[in-house]
Amino acid sequence: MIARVALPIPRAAPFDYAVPPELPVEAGHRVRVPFGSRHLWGIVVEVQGEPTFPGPLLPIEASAGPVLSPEGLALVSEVARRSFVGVGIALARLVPAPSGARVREVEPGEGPTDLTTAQARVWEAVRAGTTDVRALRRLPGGSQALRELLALGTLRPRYLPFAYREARKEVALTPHQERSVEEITQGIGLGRKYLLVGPPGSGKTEVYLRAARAALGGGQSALLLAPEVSLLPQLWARAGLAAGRPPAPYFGELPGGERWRTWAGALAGEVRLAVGTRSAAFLPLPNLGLLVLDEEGEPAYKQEEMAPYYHARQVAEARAAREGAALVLGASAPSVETHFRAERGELALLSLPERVVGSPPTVEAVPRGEDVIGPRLREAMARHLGAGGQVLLFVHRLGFYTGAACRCRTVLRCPTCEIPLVFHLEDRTFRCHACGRALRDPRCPSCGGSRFHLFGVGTERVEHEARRLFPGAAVARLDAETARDRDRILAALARGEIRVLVGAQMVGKGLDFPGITLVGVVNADGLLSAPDFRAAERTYQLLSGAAGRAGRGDRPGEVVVQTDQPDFYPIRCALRGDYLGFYREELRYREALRYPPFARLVRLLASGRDAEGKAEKLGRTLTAQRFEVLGPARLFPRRGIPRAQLLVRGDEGVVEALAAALPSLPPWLSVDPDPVWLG
DNA sequence: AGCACGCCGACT
DNA sequence: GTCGGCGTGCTC
Repeated sequence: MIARVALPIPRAAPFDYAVPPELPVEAGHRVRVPFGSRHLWGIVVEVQGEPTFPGPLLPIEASAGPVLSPEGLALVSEVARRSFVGVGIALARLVPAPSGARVREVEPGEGPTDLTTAQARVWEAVRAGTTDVRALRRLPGGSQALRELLALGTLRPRYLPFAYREARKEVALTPHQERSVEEITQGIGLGRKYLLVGPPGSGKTEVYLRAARAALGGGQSALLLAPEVSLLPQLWARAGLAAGRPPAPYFGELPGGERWRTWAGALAGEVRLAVGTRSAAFLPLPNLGLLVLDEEGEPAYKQEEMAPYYHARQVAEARAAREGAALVLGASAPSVETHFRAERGELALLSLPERVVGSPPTVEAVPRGEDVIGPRLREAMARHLGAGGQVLLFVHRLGFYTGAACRCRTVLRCPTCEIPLVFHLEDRTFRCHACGRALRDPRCPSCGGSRFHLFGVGTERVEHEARRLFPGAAVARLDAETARDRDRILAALARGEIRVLVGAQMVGKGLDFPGITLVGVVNADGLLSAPDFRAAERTYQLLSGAAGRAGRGDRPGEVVVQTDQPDFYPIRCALRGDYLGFYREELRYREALRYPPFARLVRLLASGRDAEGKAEKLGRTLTAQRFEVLGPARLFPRRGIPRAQLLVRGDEGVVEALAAALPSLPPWLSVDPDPVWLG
């Protein structure tokens, strides 16, 4: 017998090895093989009688047993093929490896029984709030006691990098929720697809949970996906309450050992309910009954940084079709592509029109003017703070001033990344948000000048303004810079100690704080300026998401949007909560300019020395083969490496046609069949 | 991806 | 004269 083994090297085709008679090897097993002068771990994709390799075969050295089901193997192969990357590399990047599960944090588990003195000391420390394993080890006898308590189950390793507990009583469903649950439940086992649309606070999560419970009750498993790690704790806690036991978490940032644990648990049929981010779309859950993607339009579902490029939505669809699971795509503002497909009947459209949490906020557009926080927003803040409410200010950029220009009109840029530098008041530096470089006293590269005109509004500046205008109010900022303190900030917000929260992207969705009565969007126009055909869609999604944060308690909410384009359709429709109005206008624009869903765009990314020249040449070759080629466009260098991009436009078959035209990619080229960011 | 082999610049 | 640059080529 011979085994075809996919190895983590760029070549697409697997390598043939002899299977030693005493080694039980099957497709989906991880094996170690000799390769040139070294040894590699790879995954067996096929076991057969005859080799395709003519030369003598070397034997497989060792096996780590199964790591993937045959369906999983087929799924990953398909993803690899579509994104022009070798199966071996795709497998290596998508399938976790067992590694020493280094526990970093612990949480209380089952109640303690008879504890030794040292064990009791550790237990008390955990109960007092010490979760960091390093601190616990420093206690007298701590290291050993900790190990024992983990073995006893008195302490558990903490899966999620945050603690979140939420008690929620069983709620009655609205008729719309009831109907949605019923429909979805009927689709379990039939591979049916649904688009569940409902404004923020309309109870979509409750629908997912009931459907998941139905799947579990029928002996099947369920997978719930959220676009970001920050949204998982709530989902995890609520799903745990609904299912009666904690779901297994799975996301890229989870330590390798924990990731493997969930994966192996799923493979062994023990894990039947999981929550995670996009990489969890590949979790080999047994007898999958339900797949849910909450906020399906979020770009974070797209893996775009590194091959294999995949969209969790598409992976989920492929699995639903293959494994017969029901697929639920949930959204308050669906992506134009998905809604288009639902209109054409490819997905069943379910809607939850009414809000079950709080009541719809009043929404107002006000001119942006000169001030960061204009008079109307300021007045509204005073009113809400005076009435005991909390305020969320939404800003989409980090830093204090987001740009700096010399007298000679040169914009200050990062010398390696070329993106404009952002001024931070905290340490008075100009920082590059791509590479983190911080300059204290920059000089203009073209004239040597050292005085700059600073412009643009970032989170720090809004925080500063809010403090200046409302000296009595406690103001906090939650953005990528303060994300480490996220738990602390949100806890203080929940206790009402923070009255004004200035937040970037990350606060725009999912937060459920009844005390927030006013949401201010500081600069809605800035969202629209992205050089991307999806800028309007993103603007609509962010605005409607931000608006959804207001008035989730009993007090009525208010939303104030600072904009100079209140009549431009993404803003006008978002203010009214009119998704269909937005969708129709956006669809007209997409059709007129032949953008998705009316065409497919494939991104060809050249990087390295003379990226632009190579892209140019490739473009000419493809044009000669009758491909419609846009570009090349020069992109910002990544880690100092120059990059250029070509777009190829075509219909559904264009990916296959490109695959035929580019049977093997040169190392400087990568292909994304369905890019989400085109900037 | 590594690691080898293979031809042209600045140094002990 | 060598040490070493990284350009092609191969690994079952």
